[in-house]
Amino acid sequence: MAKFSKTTHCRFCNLKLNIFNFLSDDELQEINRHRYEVVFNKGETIFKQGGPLTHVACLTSGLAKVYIEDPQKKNIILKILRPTEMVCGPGLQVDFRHHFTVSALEESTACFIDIHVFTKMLEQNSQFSLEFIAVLNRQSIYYFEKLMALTHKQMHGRIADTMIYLSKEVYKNKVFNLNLSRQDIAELSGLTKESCIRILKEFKDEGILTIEGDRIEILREETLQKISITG
Amino acid sequence: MAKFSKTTHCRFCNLKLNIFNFLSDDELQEINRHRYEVVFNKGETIFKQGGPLTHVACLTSGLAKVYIEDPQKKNIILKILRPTEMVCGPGLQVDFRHHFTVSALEESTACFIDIHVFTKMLEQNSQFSLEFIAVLNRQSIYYFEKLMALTHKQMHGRIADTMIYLSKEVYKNKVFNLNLSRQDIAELSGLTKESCIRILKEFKDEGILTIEGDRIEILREETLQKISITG
DNA sequence: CGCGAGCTTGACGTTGTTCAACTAGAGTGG
DNA sequence: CCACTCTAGTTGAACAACGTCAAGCTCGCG
Repeated sequence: MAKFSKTTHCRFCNLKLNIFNFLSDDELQEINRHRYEVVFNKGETIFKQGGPLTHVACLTSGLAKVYIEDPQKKNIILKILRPTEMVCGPGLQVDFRHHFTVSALEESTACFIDIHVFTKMLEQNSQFSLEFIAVLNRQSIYYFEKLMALTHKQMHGRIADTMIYLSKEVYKNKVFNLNLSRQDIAELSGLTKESCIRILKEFKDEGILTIEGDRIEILREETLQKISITG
Repeated sequence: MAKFSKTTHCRFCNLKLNIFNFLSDDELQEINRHRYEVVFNKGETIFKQGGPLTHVACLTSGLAKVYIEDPQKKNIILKILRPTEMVCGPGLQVDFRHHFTVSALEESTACFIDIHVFTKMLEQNSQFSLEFIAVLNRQSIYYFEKLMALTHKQMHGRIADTMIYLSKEVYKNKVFNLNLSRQDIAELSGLTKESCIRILKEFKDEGILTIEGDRIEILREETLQKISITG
């Protein structure tokens, strides 16, 4: 991955999201003045559910999980955050609190932008604002799919979904070194750890994928796709 | 309910959403020129999942259900739409298609606003745009709750949720004449029709509510709340 | 009067969770 | 260097939750 220097100005940063390309040089200048970077260790919390929404964050390196916490410890991982993705809680303009927790899965760097400055940009730059609406809507569409998958598919389909998601969207490779625990995979799939392990073993026995420690390789992607569709 | 005349100008319409109060007289004038009303009969489709997103709709009378269609007929009802609520699909600024279906549960009137005019307002009026972002975010928060409820609560909790929702949010009364079928209640709760009926009967036998045909009365709301929380 | 749609009930089977026990590896301290 | 503990992963058996299937019911309507 490209090296990221702490002193890079937003204007020249090659890690920024597409959405920021709608901002003018002056606006980027202002964002740059009101941002700061933080390095998180594995397991550390970036945003905490229920906490105040004071900043928007952009992940510039590492990997993080975004999840909804449940009083009975039955969390749901909404998504895995990759570098150059932005997190902006749905509390924006509503109650200014976080409705999910974000925590680092490995050492990660995040760029924090003050929410007032971000909102100011939304107000003054309509193209930026429309693009932000697009980001929110894309998220909603994703949540719809998640909702359907978690409520109507059964175990095999949901694990297949998760494996496809990890391979295609997160690691962008058929072979990857997982930095999620079994519990994490279970929470991505809406299952218990035990059920998750059982299905993964079945997939392994059937030659759909290989698992050696943290290393997973997808062998028969079409089969996974089929399992995902049939539920 | 207040009578709604087809000729009422947006500027004087008392059924419009709060969000439209952020528009100037001139802007309302323009909206008014590019809107039209349609009356739908019970069961008719207002927006169709997969269809083109050409308009935003505001329900001015009646009741409608917003649901995600599933190839295997296992739909999920996201919400029940009441008068003076707006529906804007998440396809806006993304793929300009509908990602859910909206259909009338009784004779309903909807005001259709051209999407280009709506987008123009988002562009030129930043307060309107920020308020629209608030609307989208409130929806997301609601979807999060739905996701947690449907994946982690069990039958009793989910039916309790649905009853509380209908009473508090939809009919705004402890007594109401349901215009949803048992299938609809099941789809709101992520259950099958049969399971839904069984739980409702249990609630009836336990004196939590009464059901006579379409008429439901919530007798012990605190008990419902408790069941909702304990899952 | 008969038909069909929605509703209801019961019996049964499957799915997925729970619980408990066991294993392996990593870190800790004597 | 060897217990010791801790955590994550794994496995199996028992059980509860929920869906499926099939049958019968009710009520409105032609």
